[in-house]
Amino acid sequence: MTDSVRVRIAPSPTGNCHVGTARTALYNMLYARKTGGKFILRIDDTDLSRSTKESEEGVLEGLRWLGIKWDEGPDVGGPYAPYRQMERYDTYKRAVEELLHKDLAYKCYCTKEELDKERADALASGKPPRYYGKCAHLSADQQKALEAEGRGHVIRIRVPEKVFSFEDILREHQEKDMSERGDFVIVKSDGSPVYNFATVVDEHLMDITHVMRAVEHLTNTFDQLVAYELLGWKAPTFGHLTLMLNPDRTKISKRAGAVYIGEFRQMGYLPEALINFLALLGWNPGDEREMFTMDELVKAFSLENLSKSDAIFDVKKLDWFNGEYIRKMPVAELADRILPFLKDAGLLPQCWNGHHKPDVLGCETVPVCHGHRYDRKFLEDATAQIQERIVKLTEAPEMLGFLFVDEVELKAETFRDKQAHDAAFSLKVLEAAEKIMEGIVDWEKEPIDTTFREKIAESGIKLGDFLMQVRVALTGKRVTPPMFESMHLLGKRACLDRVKRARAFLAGEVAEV
RNA sequence: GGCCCCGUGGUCUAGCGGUCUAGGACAUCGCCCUCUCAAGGCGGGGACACGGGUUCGAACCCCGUCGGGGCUACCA
Repeated sequence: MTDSVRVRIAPSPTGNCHVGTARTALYNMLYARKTGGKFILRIDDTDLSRSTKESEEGVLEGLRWLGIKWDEGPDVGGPYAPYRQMERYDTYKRAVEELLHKDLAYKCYCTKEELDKERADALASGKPPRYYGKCAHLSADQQKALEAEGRGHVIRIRVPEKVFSFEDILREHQEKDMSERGDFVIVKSDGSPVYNFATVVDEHLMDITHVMRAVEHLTNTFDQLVAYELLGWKAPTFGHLTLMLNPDRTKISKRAGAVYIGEFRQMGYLPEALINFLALLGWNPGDEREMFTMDELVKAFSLENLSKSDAIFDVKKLDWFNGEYIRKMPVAELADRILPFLKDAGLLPQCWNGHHKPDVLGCETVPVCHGHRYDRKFLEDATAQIQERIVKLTEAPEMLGFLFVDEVELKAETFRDKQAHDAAFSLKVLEAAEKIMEGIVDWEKEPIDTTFREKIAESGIKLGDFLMQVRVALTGKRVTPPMFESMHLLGKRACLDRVKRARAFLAGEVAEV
């Protein structure tokens, strides 16, 4: 045994990283870093039918994206390798042989049908359903006979009829009378160990000091305690964390929304926001701070402040965190985060790295005519316009789209409002707007701003009403970044082209009526 | 059914016998600011599940009820 803390996360390779797994991993990692201990990642893949290499990678990728790093694991190795249960069969086998040898475990030849019947009978007569030990005392001859019949077997552990107890980090003293438990299976008929047994062997051999996992394992702990005792091992300290719930208070599931880390990524959430949110769901810093970087979490983390009641996963709060992180991020960094979403929306070519002009890249898919759209400064200036307007990265293409297309989609109804109830008002405004634009020689933010304000004031039309028409003409939308900045980004040429096109479009509308 | 865990506003939580006319955050509502949308500022409404104890005194301790959840597998 080592003195320093060794904690772990032991996900089963399901293909995706579940938020619950992520949060448990986070707490374990924080504890390890806080105490100067080690954080181990082990893959619990004893359920052969569901385990593949790809499904393991999906889990690791989710954790990595969140910034969760482990000191030992199947990918990075470590002094306690291997870190996949599938590769540790010999180890479990040795432990089982020892129990078998000491007669603390035995082979059970009962078929599923027999067990179902036993269970049904017990229930019918009001007794607790459990294994009553039919194969507990078979002689070698009896075993041979059963095997000759071609029957397979599982291995059951002899559960002592007594009370087992442990001190839970969050819930203090826990105890359970195991008299009614019945001998449970530790090795399946295919020879693979059951989770409750394999985990005991691993925890012990990997010198795990603290096992922190979800409450759903609390009852399992007593089964595991049986194994620790019969194997003659000291059990680690246990802590049973709360569950995350759907808004209807059921255990969090796909049904109520996103549950996998990859989904949150796709939805435009930032890893630092998700981490911050997850950290505060089931733990509090003891003061009223809300925003935490990973390092700050490490400093503030403590086992005492873990909460005991389950928490509903409230996306609204996650959204708020995401907005906060987007707003306080340097523009250049935000631009980098937004870039992939602009590319995926088809607004920018996948091959552009966000920095150099495309001609330097020699990329054939880049149209040569859009020079400034593939400019770093342009990207950052555009980003700055939406920084405090978006909550998720996925909103960027929607808000910035007009800057990256040749033509925007115009609809008569978009122009229409209380003032512009027919196209006449729109036409009047746009004609005036075109004149103002033409009059601005130095197409910089300042002159655009002052000239427009001045001329619009002279026109007697309210600023907002006037700019809404320009907004629709230039962007095709009624919700966009501020107009003066947008005009500046678009450039004089494009602004004039779009206003002219809008006027033509509206004139056509009038003619039709 | 049995065993176990949990129960402060809609949500996450602070509170660990008096400092609680219960604090913070998200959400919500109103106002201000404002070229749309946001962001920001100011303000409002809203909770100790219920019932018994213990105590001079209970959100905090005890018991019960109710509610939610978990386990009871050759899933983890």
